[in-house]
Amino acid sequence: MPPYTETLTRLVETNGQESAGTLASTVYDRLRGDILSGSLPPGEKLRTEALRTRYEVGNSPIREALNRLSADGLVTREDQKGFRVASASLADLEELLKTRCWLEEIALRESITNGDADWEERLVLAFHRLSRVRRSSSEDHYSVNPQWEDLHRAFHLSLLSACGSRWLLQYCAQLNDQADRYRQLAIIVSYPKRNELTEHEAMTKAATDRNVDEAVSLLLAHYERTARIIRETISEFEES
Amino acid sequence: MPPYTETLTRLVETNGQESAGTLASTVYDRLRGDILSGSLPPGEKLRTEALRTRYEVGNSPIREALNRLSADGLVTREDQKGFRVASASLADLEELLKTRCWLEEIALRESITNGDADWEERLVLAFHRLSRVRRSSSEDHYSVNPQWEDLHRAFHLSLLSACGSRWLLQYCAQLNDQADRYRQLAIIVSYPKRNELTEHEAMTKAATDRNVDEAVSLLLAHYERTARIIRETISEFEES
DNA sequence: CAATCAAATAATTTCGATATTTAATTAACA
DNA sequence: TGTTAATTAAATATCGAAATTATTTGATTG
Repeated sequence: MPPYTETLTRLVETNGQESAGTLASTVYDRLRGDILSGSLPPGEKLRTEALRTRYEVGNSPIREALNRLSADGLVTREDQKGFRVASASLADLEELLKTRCWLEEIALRESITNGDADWEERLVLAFHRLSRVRRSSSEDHYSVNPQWEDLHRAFHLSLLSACGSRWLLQYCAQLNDQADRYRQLAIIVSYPKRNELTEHEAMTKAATDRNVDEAVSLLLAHYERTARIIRETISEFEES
Repeated sequence: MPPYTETLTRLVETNGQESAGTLASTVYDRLRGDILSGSLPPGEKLRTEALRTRYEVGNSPIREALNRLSADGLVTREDQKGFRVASASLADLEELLKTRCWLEEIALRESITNGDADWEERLVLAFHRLSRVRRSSSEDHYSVNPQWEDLHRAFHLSLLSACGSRWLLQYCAQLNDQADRYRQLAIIVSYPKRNELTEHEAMTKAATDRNVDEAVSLLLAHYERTARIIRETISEFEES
């Protein structure tokens, strides 16, 4: 397998189901999912004992998973004081948004410039798959659909996957994860008003048309829009 | 302490001496240092047993350190197959260089644009300290001087420290670490021909003069030059 | 009554041993 | 002789308990 496809595959497989040859990796995946979905909210203390019963494994796998997540920035660690879910704030959101725009603009420009036919096909495929899955797993109210989340992640990474730098791609993936935590806060409010499908479709078209500037501005607008919704949501919560 | 100063402090303290409240953190620091200095070469298998005797601790701290390092990208991990030092190659070096230039250009532009008097003072101070320490800890031949390495790291991060994004700053720090591994391969050859002090001085001046374009081009040239030396060194090794 | 110190309680970190998995070696067979 | 299967050896991953460190509680004193 060519290196980029491999890297992409690894990044895309949030491995809810397939990977994980060890308990530590399984716990890592589950913990990661629970943090991204908001099931473990920002700032939450992560006690070993509690996690041991929650995931039904011993001490070591829990600890390994937490250490990896702390290097990923999803969990904070303080010597002798244990772990907690990384905190979240409006200021952090702004910083995150800014950084994402910087990095993804580069990645997208490079990706469109260098992307070959393979990349184009991966992108179209990723969009198709995403368009086939419902945003929410329930009809009337919103509830996280892990399948959509995975495909959404895969779509955005596909866009950037031909950027030519595994480092950059990994960083974009990491920032994506961070943003997902915030997105879960806002989704309940905005659902189902926003038509994300159209936005994704437009991006796919601009990218496969090799229209760099158009694609970049669509992507950045996409993120700005998401951030605005999140900002408004959080403000409302803080007011009440 | 303001958040950025704190982040910078944490990133700069490669904590060879002071931090480390737990064995795991101590081992993490020492392992990191041994990898960056090349004492543990790229590709090296990292057996728990060997590391246990090397660092004189039990199983768990070793494992924790390795897991953190794997998320940092200095170590690779494969389920059921353990850990090794991340590999290195000419192709990876090019990718690294490219990514560094992308990210550090943004960081430096932002830093110079937003940096306040505090930042300026931190920078001047960092340069002064660096200029006071010898590149090599031995007079006649080259041998790693950990103090210089720390101050060099601190200098480069100071330059970027006012970029306004802890994420970006952290990524630049990570890529710096990666580049350090390569730098250790080349230093023996280039030492003491190159005058790095002059280069750092010029950067400091351009930055404090708020001459953005000049500072950026000096920084990128600095990295290009380093990369060229490394390329040549590696080529020579491969030929022989 | 506030503040400080001491004991007990809880949580984190570490160790040593065991279970599982992978890698290496040998043996059997075509 | 070369290939596959079985066996042995080595290494990784995991567990449960002990040791260390933080936190809370309660008592004592100024």
